[in-house]
Amino acid sequence: MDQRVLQATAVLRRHGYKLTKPRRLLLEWFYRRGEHASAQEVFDSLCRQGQEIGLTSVYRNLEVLVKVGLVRQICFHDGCHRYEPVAPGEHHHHLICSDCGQIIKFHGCTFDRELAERLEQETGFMVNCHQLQVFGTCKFCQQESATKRRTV
Amino acid sequence: MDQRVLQATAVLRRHGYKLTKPRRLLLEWFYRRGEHASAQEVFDSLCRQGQEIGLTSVYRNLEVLVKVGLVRQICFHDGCHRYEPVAPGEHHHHLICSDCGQIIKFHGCTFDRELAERLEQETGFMVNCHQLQVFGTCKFCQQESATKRRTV
DNA sequence: ATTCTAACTGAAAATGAGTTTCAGTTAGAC
DNA sequence: GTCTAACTGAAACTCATTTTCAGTTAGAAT
Repeated sequence: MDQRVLQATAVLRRHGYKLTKPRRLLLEWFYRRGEHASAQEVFDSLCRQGQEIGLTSVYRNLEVLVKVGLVRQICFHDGCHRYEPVAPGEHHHHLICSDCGQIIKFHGCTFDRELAERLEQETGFMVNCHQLQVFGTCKFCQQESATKRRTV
Repeated sequence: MDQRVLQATAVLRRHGYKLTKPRRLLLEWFYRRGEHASAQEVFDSLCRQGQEIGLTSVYRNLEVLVKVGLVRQICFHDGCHRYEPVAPGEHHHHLICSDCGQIIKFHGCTFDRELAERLEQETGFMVNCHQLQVFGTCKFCQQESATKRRTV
């Protein structure tokens, strides 16, 4: 079994979860290809691979994987939640085109320990993680709307 | 009419939208009390006030208000979108308790023009806005889980 | 290795946020 | 005032996600 899957399995065990077939399939899927995919997309992809898994189990176990911190749930306001594997030491966020929904990953986040600590002191919260979404218009959609303005 | 509602009306007009009763009700509602409320919550609140408005119109016009930039749509992973008025010159984000869903507003965002410009250069996007969600555990839920650990 | 059982599974039904349809209404341009 | 494109609300619909339930399985206990 893939090293990452093995490590993830240990995390699951530590949280009292068994390693079942659907869980293994999800982990393998995410570590092989996973970038902000919806539950339905993961399910479809697995089915196309000929794997046997129920959609219910996909939803159920995505929830488990999020709970133990192996997967992150993100929202791009496009009608469904999306999921991606959490890679320790790796940290990125997303740039989303408000017009066409295109998503680009980017590195270089400005959220820092200083802000986290300030928040913890001011609110008593224990800060765990954060998500940053940057919205804008992609190159193509900018041209698109410029063209439209010219012809209308 | 409230100054802010008046200004908002001008924004709607500029975008080619009429000022209808549902739109006015939504604007008034948001400027009087609006903090990250769901469509259903806004609807219920307006109904309780004895206002006549359809849930469909709430959804439809929230979309319009988001489109013209008067309202922001946010996602706290709690099953529905939430909305809050955009106050020009004001800028905040949210700290969310992953356990109980409590939401705290905070100021002092570290996303800066520099990062935005870097993204624009690297991707060709035109950056418009951003959202930051910080997740953690609130004071109460920390105690809660500490207690549970002790008694179990 | 076998037994045991809580945790888990998938199919089907249910839920609920959000959207679409459609016949009637209205803001506001003329 | 007239006109009409934009708008409205109720009802029907869509579709992501959750719940239910009867059967299955991982893995701890023996």
